Amino acid sequence: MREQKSLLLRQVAAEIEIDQALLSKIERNERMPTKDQVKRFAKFFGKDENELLVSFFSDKLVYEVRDEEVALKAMQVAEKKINYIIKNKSGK
Amino acid sequence: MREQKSLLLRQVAAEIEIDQALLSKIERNERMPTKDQVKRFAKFFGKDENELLVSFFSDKLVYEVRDEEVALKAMQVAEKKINYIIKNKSGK
DNA sequence: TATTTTTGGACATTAAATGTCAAGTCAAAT
DNA sequence: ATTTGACTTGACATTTAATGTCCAAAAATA
Repeated sequence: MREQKSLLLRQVAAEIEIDQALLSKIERNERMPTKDQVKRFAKFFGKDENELLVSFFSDKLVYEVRDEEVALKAMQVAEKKINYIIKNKSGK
Repeated sequence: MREQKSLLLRQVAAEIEIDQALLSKIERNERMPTKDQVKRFAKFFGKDENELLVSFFSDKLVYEVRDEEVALKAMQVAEKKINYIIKNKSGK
């Protein structure tokens, strides 16, 4: 998104209010941004916030089980659990 | 599983080699066990290790996005990503 | 080659999780 | 009623992992 608009790390980093080295790392997946930073990226680049948040959280989820044998199975079960929670909303 | 076998916290805790207060908390979902502890539980109670690990990791995954609006969507996307990774195995 | 941009790596800081201890509650037994 | 044993609670310590910073090195550009 940054290169699309031909912006410098320096410029974006200033807007988002993070260190430019950190931004560089985030871009190359060496660091994860915080949820808050993702929101600021969305706003700054005029992207849909929820869309970026889905990317962000799905990455986090993958990361959590990335090298587990049971990764896929766990993910499927987790999805069922989420569905269950949503269905009986008001639950913790 | 512990009550099934009428064992005391004290006894199981000793076997698994964790503090009995910690075991009490794990049983009531106040603390998450570590992956290693889950393995020891499986062994001690004669349960299938992978089965318990799936429970464990799926709980962790749910926990990660538990109160996010985009939880379900993120989970679905994460599942796709995992599938993709598995398909092109050997890749990180 | 000089200047600017980006990256790499060590370190600092912060945050979150696990683990421990001692005191507290509760039930059963005497 | 008091004691005993099992379990729970809460405050705190410890550990682990993540984010954030600084500065020097590398890469790109003028």
